[in-house]
Amino acid sequence: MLMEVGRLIREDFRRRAEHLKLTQSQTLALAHLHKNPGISQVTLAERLEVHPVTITQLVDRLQRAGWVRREVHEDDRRAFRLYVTDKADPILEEVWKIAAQAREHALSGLSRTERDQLDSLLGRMKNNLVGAPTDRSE
Amino acid sequence: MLMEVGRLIREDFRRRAEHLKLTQSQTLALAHLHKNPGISQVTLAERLEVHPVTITQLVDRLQRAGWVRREVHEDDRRAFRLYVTDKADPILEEVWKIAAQAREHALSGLSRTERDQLDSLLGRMKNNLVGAPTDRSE
DNA sequence: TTCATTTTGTTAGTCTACTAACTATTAGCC
DNA sequence: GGCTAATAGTTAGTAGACTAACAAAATGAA
Repeated sequence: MLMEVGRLIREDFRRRAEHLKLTQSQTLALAHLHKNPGISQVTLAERLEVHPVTITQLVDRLQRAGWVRREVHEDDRRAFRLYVTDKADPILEEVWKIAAQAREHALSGLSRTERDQLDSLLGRMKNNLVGAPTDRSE
Repeated sequence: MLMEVGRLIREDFRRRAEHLKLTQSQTLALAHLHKNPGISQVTLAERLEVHPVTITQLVDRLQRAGWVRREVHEDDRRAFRLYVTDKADPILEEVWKIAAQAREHALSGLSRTERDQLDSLLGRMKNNLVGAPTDRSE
C-alpha cells in the first residue's frame, strides 16, 4: 500500500510537471542545487541519496541542457562546484508550486491531527529501518 | 517521508534478498507468475503496472537465466504463455519468507490498531490520487 | 619527503523503465 | 472475402540507478 501511494504521488507530480520538460530526478537535483549553490557532486549525491556515478550522468545532461554549470573548485582541483544557471529560475518557481499542489492533493481530506498521526507512524517505521542494520535471523 | 520509508523498505528487502541473485523486479515478476501460471506478457505488465516493453526485457533475462519459459499460446499465435520453471520453486519459498520478514521489520513496534490506522490513512490518500484525474487548477 | 590511503569524479557495463515506431496476428465491420 | 481496428510483442533509443574498476588529486603517516 505504501509503495502504491508513493508511486501514485510520483505519477501525479510527473503529470503536473511534464510541461517543464524535466524529469523528476532532474527537477529534484535542480531544486537542491538552488537551495545549496556551490556544492560538489559528492555532496549532491549524498543529499539525493544516490551514488556519485548517477550524479555524473545527471549533471552531464543538466549541463548540456544549460540548467547547471560546473566550476572548478578553488581549493580542490578534483572537485567541481555546481551552480544553477539563471535560465532555471522561472522553472524552479513552478517546481515549488507544483510540489505543494501534489502534496495537498494527496493529503486532501486529512485533518491536521491525521496528518500528524501519519507522520508519526511513518517516522517510527523509518526508525525501525535506519539505525538497526538488517538482522537476517529475525 | 513516505517516499523515504518506501525507499528504506525496498533497500531492506534488497539486502535480505541479495543472496538470491535476483533483482527486485525479477523477484516480483517471478512471484506473480508463480501465482498466475500461463498468463501473457501483457497481463503480467498490467499486474506489475509497467509497460509491456519492460516485460519483454525482464522475461528475456529470466528466460536466459532459466527461471521462466515462454510457450506459444494455443489460440493466439501472437501471444506467449509464461511459466515459472521448477528450478525457481526453492527460490520462491525464500522470497515469501523474506517479504514477511521485511514487512515485520518495518512495522515492528506498531500495534494492531496503529497498523490499521496507517492502512486507513494511506487508503484515503490513494483514493485522492486514483479516481480523480489531476486538476491542474487546484 | 615519499608512499599508502582517501576522496572526487570518470568510464564501462548491467538492469529497469519509458516513448516511439514497427511486425504479425486477430477481430470486426462492410 | 477484404479492409480496417485493435492487440501482442518486438526493436531502437533515452533516462536513471547500480557495481566495478579506474585516474587524478589531496591527505597523512613513516
